[in-house]
Amino acid sequence: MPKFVSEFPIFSVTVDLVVLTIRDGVFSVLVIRRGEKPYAGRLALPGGFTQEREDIEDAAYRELKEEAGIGKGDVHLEQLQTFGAPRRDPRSRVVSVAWLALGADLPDPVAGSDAAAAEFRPVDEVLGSASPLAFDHADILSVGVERARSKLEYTGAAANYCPPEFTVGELRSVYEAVWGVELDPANFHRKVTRAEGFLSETGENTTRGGGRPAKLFRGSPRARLNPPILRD
Amino acid sequence: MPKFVSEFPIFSVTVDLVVLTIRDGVFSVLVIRRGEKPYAGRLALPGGFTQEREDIEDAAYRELKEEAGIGKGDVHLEQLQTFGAPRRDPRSRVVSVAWLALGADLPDPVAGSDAAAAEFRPVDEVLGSASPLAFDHADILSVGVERARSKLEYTGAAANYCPPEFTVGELRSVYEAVWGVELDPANFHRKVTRAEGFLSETGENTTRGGGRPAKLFRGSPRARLNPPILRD
DNA sequence: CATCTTATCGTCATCTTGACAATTGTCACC
DNA sequence: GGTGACAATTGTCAAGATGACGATAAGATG
Repeated sequence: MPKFVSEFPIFSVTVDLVVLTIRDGVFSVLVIRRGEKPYAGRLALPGGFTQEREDIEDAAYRELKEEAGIGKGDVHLEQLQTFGAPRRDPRSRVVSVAWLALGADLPDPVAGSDAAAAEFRPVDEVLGSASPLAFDHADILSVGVERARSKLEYTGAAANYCPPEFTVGELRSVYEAVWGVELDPANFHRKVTRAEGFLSETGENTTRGGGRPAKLFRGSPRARLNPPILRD
Repeated sequence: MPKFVSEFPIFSVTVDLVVLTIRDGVFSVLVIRRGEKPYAGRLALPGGFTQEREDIEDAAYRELKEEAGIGKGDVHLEQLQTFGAPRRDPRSRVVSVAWLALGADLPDPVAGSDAAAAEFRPVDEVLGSASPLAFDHADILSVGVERARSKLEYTGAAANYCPPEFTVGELRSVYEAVWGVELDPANFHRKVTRAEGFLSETGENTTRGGGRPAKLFRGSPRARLNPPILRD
């Protein structure tokens, strides 16, 4: 039932979402189980078609809400990369704008909605080829994960994985989960507390997590970290 | 004469190019003078429509050739960002994938071709609002310039602006032109020659540029510079 | 109270950086 | 041939950042 006509080549534009968070200390990504062809039954990244008069960024937020029940204030969203190989979707010519969403404590998608089939899985498990993702979503995920990892080096992006107020130890555990390494607590503490404009003290303490009470901080996710914290 | 039909919303996909180089020590961008509406007579970034069965990266290379006479081996090309606001093109719904191209000594576009109206202009002049660029091309250029500047910090991208073999002084002048700063020659020399995997000596010397003969190096544009060279 | 756990501080050797002086090869010119 | 001019390259030194690791602090738990 064709409804649209054009004198130029026709493209569809979709958005695909790489939604990353840390669940129980494990760096995890939101995936859905596809119900329809092509790739029915396979895991895929959430996403969908951009509408006629919709900004692509709005489309990303809309899909985030529809497919994962995640609202605008719950995540940091940034554009990742656009994937436009001619055959990436067997049905028609589809160009996909991929987005990276980083969040803390994202709610489990609600059953009964579109999001029923959505769940968080460990990044390493999804990238390990046990059951490969649909379309070129494995490529998209790889790009997203690498971007997420490198953002920790030179920005305050780690705060996106934390609640609004967090301890230095919680922040360190973000680095450890995302990079898959262990960091020296004392040196990490010195580094981040001295970095200009990175953390601001709230004046409060907390004992969640046990041990000596820790100061609570607020982060500046957009801050540039200078000098950076480098991976090996 | 509509030729294409679809049951999904119709988008056109274009590529726009931010082509950067250094001309006479000035950080410069390739712009064209538009001949047609909309924005006839205004400066714009080179670009054009992606074809039906064409990879968007191939479209970027094709436009580079058609509009600027620049071949695949002449530049480093990487995807920049996609711009998809609903009204960014007054004619129809156009999503543009912007690309960043970095090159050394790019040839002056050849008169008589599509590229007749193309020329390099200083980045600062084009961004200074004397005659604003068409569409949202000023935004695209800003994003491209910022990406280009930050890539110098933590990669070997500066080598893309140099001939295949270059001196440390030539490399330094790239940083100075792109960042608009002056760097201490001695410290810069120490930094880049000691960075692992960044420069490789050719064994040759040159006296172009005057002064004491300088060693020639080859660069590794993809190398990660660790630790980075930081701007202020 | 003893012990466990995590936070936070201190120390020290090493590495990197910025500032700047000193030395080195070639070229142009007298 | 001698003399500057010029940019490349090397050295030096103090200040700052980093990694390794020991020491102390402050609650929770039994």
